Amino acid sequence: MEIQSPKGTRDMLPKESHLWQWIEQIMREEAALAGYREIRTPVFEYTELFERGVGDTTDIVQKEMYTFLDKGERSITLKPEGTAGAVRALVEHKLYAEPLPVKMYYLNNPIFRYENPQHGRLREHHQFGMECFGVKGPTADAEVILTVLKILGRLGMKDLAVKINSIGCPVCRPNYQKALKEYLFDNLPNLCPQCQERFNRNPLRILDCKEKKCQLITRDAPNILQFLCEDCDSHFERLKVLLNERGLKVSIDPQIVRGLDYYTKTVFEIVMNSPRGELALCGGGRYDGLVKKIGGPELPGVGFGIGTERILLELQNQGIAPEEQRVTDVFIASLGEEGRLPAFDLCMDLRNAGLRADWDHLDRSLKAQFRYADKLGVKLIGIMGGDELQKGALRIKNMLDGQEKEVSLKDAVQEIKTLL
RNA sequence: GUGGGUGUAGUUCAGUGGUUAGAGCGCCAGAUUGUGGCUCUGGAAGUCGUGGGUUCAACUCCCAUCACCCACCCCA
Repeated sequence: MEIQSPKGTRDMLPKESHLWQWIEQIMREEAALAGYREIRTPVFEYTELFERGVGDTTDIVQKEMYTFLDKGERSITLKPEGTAGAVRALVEHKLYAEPLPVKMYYLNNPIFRYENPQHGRLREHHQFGMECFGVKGPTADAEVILTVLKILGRLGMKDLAVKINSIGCPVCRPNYQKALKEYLFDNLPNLCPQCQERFNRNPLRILDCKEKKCQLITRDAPNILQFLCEDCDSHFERLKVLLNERGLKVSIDPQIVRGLDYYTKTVFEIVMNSPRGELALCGGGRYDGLVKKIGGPELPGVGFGIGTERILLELQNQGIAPEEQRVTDVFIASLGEEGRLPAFDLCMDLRNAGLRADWDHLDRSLKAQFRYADKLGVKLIGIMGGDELQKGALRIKNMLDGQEKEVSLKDAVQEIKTLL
């Protein structure tokens, strides 16, 4: 039986790597423009980090983590999201002692969730994320939202919907939870079994249940935005002003509650309309209690994660993925045994001069070498045959117009450089 | 985790109980003497996902298993 890549994983092949590199370059540039520096944290962490950070009532922790005991009997978990590891590193290295705010991004971190793969969902996927620590006010929320939108804009994406909401803080959320539970209590038997369980553990999650009967019930549920305390309410209002100021159209969606427990105040999602329906491309929000929960000081934070595979999907949906550019510029063809060594030599000299040059590794006929070079899409072919060798010359053919010229071998590198 | 569909050359697919399993594209080579794209000709390439079973005979029928696709759940 042929060994395959594990279920829910994909190989990134050489022919598609240019897309990843293109996306990564834009992400790096925009993060840098906003003053964020890269952090790289381990692919695995102690399980406890996610139980404490992400929250043990979440689906992620309850049923989707890759958790195992290592040989020292430590419980290890492959990262199921990006924020917890960044926060752990912040606390462990006391980065909060540096000038605030501390701004960092992670680029295409592998993320693992044990789920059944389907459209736009893998067991291993990659996320870019930004985290800003130490800012209480909504300017940081606005900064990360605007930055990710700028990235998506530079990638050429259109028609993405931005949804925001506020889910309050430990001061006001209990009041809302109480009101929500009172409202739901009479309908409790009519909720789906899962929501009945959520009722006690995490009633907010009932709001984004996809079951029709639950949605009917929650449609007229109390609106969390009406329960926000003064602090949360003013934060949300000021955020809307900031986004509005930059001309950003966002929709307020009180149903967004997010699947991670650490969020406070702002939560947001960017969704795309794939042919198969709405798919979240980016999710994030504010997590003011998380740093303390992980063992650090009282330090607010806000950030997001965005899935690179889903960006690629959306680029394909919109038909805007760029073509791969030419990989090799010049090919040195040789004729006969005596031509091989000089061709090899010239090819290496061209590379040393900074040109993308290749030659025939497979001892093929001249015709086959031309066919191969054409498939590579090279602009120039240098021909090293018996005639040229005798004269100490190189014949250069321009593959775009078919023109040929002969130059002296010692000028060949310079000549090719100017022709490219 | 639950339900539905699919699995045949590198790839997209055809085949359907009965000889040596086919096609397009791709790959390799040739079309007189040192030259790509177009055309023509030829060639290589498959233990028909894997393991069992039924049968004189299985790519074809049955069972199991694995993977992929889709839906649910949830999410990026």
